[in-house]
Amino acid sequence: MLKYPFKEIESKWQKIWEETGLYKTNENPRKKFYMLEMFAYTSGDIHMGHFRNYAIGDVIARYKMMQGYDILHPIGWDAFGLPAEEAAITRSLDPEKWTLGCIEVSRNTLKKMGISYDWNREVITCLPNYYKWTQWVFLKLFERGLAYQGESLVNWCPGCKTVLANEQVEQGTCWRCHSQVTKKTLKQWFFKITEYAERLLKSLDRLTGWPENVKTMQKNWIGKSIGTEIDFSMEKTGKLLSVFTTRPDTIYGVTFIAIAPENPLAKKIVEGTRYEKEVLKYIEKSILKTEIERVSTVTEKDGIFTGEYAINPLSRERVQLWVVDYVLASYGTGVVMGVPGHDQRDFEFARRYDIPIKVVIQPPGQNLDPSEMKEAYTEPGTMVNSGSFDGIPSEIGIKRVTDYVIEKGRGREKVNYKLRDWLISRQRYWGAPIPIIHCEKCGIVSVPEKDLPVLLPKGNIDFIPKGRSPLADVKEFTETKCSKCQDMAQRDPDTMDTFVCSSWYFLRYTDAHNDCEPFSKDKVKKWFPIDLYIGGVEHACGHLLYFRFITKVLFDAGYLPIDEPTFNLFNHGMVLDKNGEVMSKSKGNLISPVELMENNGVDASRLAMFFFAPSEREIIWNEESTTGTTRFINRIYNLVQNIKEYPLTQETQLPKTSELNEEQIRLCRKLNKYIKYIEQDIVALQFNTIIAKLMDILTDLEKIELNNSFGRYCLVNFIKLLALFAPHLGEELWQKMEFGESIFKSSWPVCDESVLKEEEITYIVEVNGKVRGRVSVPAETGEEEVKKKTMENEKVKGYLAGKEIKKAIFVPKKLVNFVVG
RNA sequence: GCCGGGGUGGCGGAAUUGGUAGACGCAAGGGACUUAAAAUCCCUCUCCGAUUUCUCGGAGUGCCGGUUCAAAUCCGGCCCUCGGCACCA
Repeated sequence: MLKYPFKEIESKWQKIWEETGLYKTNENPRKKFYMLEMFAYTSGDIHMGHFRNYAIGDVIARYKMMQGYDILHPIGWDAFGLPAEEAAITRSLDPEKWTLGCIEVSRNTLKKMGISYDWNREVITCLPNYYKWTQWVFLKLFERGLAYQGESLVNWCPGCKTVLANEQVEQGTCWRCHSQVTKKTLKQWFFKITEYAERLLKSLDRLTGWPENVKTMQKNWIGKSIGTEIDFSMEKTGKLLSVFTTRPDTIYGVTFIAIAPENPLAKKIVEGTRYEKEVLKYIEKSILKTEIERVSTVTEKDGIFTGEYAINPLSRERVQLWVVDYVLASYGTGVVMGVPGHDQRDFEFARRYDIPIKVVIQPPGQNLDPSEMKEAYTEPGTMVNSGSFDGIPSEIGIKRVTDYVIEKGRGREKVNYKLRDWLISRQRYWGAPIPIIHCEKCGIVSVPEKDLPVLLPKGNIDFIPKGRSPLADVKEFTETKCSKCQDMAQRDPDTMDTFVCSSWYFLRYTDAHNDCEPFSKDKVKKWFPIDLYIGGVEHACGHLLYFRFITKVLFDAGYLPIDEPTFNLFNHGMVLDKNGEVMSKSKGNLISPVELMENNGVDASRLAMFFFAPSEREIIWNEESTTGTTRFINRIYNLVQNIKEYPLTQETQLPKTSELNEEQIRLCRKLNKYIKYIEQDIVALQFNTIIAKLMDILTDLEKIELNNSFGRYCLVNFIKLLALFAPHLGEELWQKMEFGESIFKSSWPVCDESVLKEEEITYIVEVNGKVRGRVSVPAETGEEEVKKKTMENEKVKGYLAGKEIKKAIFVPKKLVNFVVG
């Protein structure tokens, strides 16, 4: 038995593919398919997750190729950003040097994988010819009023010494270094993604090829809630104080008003009063708390009385005004009406501080007594103690109360979103500079497009994070002329969040070398949208939201033909180590794809990955995974060694059934059935069952004579099916059979339905639902005849003997079930 | 707490969507070949109980119950597990 010499064969084909330009994109596609996998972030080498991701994408690209599509299948590098910069700092290296080094290493690994990329379109986000256009994207948002600099309370990571977007805070910690995130009031650049909240939410329905869980996650993240804003008035000043509520029906139950500590109003209210000192102390204390501390005290509702009162616009009641920890400043108005009878948080708070509890919604058939309540009643009921609204079902009351406050000019309908504007500025060096100039006379001035890129200064720069933008200290960078008045002015010292870079890269692939614009409308039109996008689920509420947002903005600006980047998304599962843990450098449990490929070959490694589990499932990798697939490949290789020359004209034609013997017909039928099922499995990205079927076919091929027209027919189809998953081997065998062109230029096998028709059908015979035998009959046999025949079966007879057949279920072409008593 | 995925042999996983549970592979055991080893090939491989052989009977897809001629698959309740969000008023 020969051993498949994967090293020579794989490198041979990779060379030939490159030389012949097999994967070069057709500039004028007739039938296009844009296959995209999420590009890799540059850190060391690619890992097993990338290996899986890119191998899956490669199968689909090759499949579409063989179906006659023109493919755009590019790859590039997400190269700016904190992780790369941190890695460079640790190694005392220049971030650019480090990043480009990583790319070099990773690119080599990808090339070893032999993926069907068009390498001519590679993009690297940290190079000026790319980030020039990231800055252009910024300008487009700026022009449209969607980029603004605003002072607000933002997330601050003390570890990274920079601000973070909301999407980069995971359970109160930094997504990258997991330091506890604190709040700071800073002037920062934001993208107004909230302006697109409704559209981002609404068009989720159009993303029919997206996994439900991702859509749900985005929906929850956007967090739309429809409610009412009601204006209370402050007792002393008479000034209005707006609260947002989804339960206006409980307005008569308000017994206090709560203001978030961060809300500037909180300080104003107590100004000059005897409460001022204590309240300021409380505010300070609350703001200093990290998110984690605040959440951990979730049961202990905390607050302080301001000494001020508010007047309920409906009941005219006078209620206390408190500054309260559990109210979020950034949601709604940052002021909340406290209804302890019907909101659990307010209930706990009221109990703690002896604030009255009022029942204004009665559950059906009950009579709640506030003094005996153990928890708030939050379900619908009937309105009571609510003036003229008494007796109205609370669900109807919501609308009635809202109408009433609108009529009186004391409120309005209001939609709130949890989604916040995207904070895109970073106080770090390794990013695309924000193309903005601050001029004393003209204020904030954008850099004209013709002056792009604003180059990131290189050389001897102290970029160690200190909490303020390193670029602010680089005079050659900051000192510039105002593009409006030509006076001396300062460049904005912040750089952009790396997620800005990755929110438009898929467009650049369509026209990667364009020096005059980010992409030509014409070329985008040819390829957009992405036909299938594959990546990890961890980006559900980050990148996958951002790239939809930027796409919508560029669509509105007239640059794109469609306002969604892709209608088909696939999330592959993670690859974990043998203990079920995420692989990482710090844990030292990384498995190197390079090593894997060097030891087993690319094809056996790919097959092992595919065979392990369906693509969406997470897998716990073990080293023995390649054993079975290596054996499989060796068997195939040996099988084909005995192939002799054979007239090539008839190789793929289905032989006439009349010329085949029974065994051959059976195999032919199986092959065609599998062709059909494999097609379905490819579309579902369920490759494990395909590999199993290929193994099954191989066992049959090993038993038959291959040097005749039937053998050749089976073999050719088998190799075509195989080639998607083991492309090097597929190509090698194809050549061995002396076909001239690449196998990937040949056509994908199609199931011949006429072969599938069986002449004989084996019926399962059950008695009382238990399998008792099987009986073969000619396919056309009718129900009665089948029943009769199965009844006569020796084994079945035994079970039927002496019993009355009450019922006989007949399922055509499948089974007969006798129900006996 | 809310939302979503999942629980099938020693292991990874199949099951044509309600119709033969355990395909395919790994590991393990036995045999063949070999001076030997590796490689390869053949057989066994859910559990329990019969049986001299080809075998036969019963149970079985997290647990309990239901629908059905028939349930891994559908319905109700529970347990476990993995993700996501989490004071959003």
